[in-house]
Amino acid sequence: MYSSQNGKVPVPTLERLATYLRYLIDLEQSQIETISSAEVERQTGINAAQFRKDLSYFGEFGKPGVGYNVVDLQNRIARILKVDREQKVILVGAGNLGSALVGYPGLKEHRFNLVAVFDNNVSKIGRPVWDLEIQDITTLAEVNTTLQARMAILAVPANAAQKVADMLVEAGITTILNFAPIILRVPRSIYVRNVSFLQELAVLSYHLSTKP
Amino acid sequence: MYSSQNGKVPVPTLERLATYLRYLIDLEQSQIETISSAEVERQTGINAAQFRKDLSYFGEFGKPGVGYNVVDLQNRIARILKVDREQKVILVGAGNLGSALVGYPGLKEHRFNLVAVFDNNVSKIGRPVWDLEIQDITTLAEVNTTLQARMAILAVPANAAQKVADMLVEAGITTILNFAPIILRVPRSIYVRNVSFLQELAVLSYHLSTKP
DNA sequence: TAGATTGTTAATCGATTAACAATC
DNA sequence: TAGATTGTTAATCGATTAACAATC
Repeated sequence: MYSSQNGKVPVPTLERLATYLRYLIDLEQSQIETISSAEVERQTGINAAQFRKDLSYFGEFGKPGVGYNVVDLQNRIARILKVDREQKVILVGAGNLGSALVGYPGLKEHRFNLVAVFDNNVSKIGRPVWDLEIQDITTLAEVNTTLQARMAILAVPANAAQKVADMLVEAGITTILNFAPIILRVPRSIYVRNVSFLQELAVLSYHLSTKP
Repeated sequence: MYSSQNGKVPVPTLERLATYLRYLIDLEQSQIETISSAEVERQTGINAAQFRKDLSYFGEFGKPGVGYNVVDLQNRIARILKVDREQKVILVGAGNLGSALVGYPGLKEHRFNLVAVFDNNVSKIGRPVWDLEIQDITTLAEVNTTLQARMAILAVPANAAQKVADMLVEAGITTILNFAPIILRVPRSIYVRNVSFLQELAVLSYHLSTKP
């Protein structure tokens, strides 16, 4: 019902859905009940036709002549993105970046539940990170037999990332957010998204004007 | 010489250039002198024609029948992305994420020089973050008169982000890497890239199979 | 020279946007 | 009803990939 007919939803559409969701939460808090696609364009900069097209992959959401009910649309987008229910997430790599991510304020509000943190550094194992205790990476598969998490955040150095990715797949993880600057080799059934801080900075750097 | 004729380089091309650069650095360390586009495809998964097309925006880089010289290509891509020279970067927001970014290991190797950290929290001002001291955000414009940084990383909460963005523009910053989950309103001449951890997780979450 | 591989053109694919009939 | 705005089709735009002449 909430999934597209043919399964071919463009990734940019999914990214924008997350943006709409955040925006709708703001609107709800502002006590606004209804919005039009034109208003969305005005406030987010995303083309109104784009907005309507994005939603059309998943059904009908608005009333012609009226617009969209804020709360209803919010709930339905949350359902599409599966953020209407708790999702268990595990983190591998308790370095600076990993530790910062555990404490990311929006996580809980978006129903992402960080249930375990792993590292291979013996001196770190057993130490606390926020409300969790760092566990030995070698126990990953075993621990996840109980936890049954499907999402993982990979925040280890590049030279360890592939090995850890293999372990994640072995442990039943099906989606990976990869912060290591390498291209992971995983089975086709595993969904990976890459986040590269340095790549972002490089694109930024390119856009610096050469003339001082 | 190293810029494209018409200035219309696709952003995906720039992102891939950063990937090629990283890969070339690895190749150099492996003492490999020459590569072909076919080999790039085999190792990175990026289509060989794509690789050649990406480079074609900036000139000719290879020898037909031979391939590309690893060190030469590396140097030229670095020049294109302007990561062949030191780039000063300032950070606003010394929270968990911001502090983690300051310590990001690849920064220095990629010639990104973090020269100042700002925050508005009085209890944080004056405290050290790695080798820097957190400065008062209200002194941003003044401090940057001397520093002359053009790149900024914005890692403050959503509700403060727009105000800080205005201050960054005022202080002469021209490119911004925005970690706050809002769409910044800035003059057209300012280049902004958004990184959204929660958006990434939401796209991941969508791809979880519904069937258990 | 023969084989390999580039740079580039043309074909394909996919995403964005404009336009408008349907409808609240 | 008249005005507003949706959902969707068709047009446009842009990026990816295949094909191949040029050339080392």
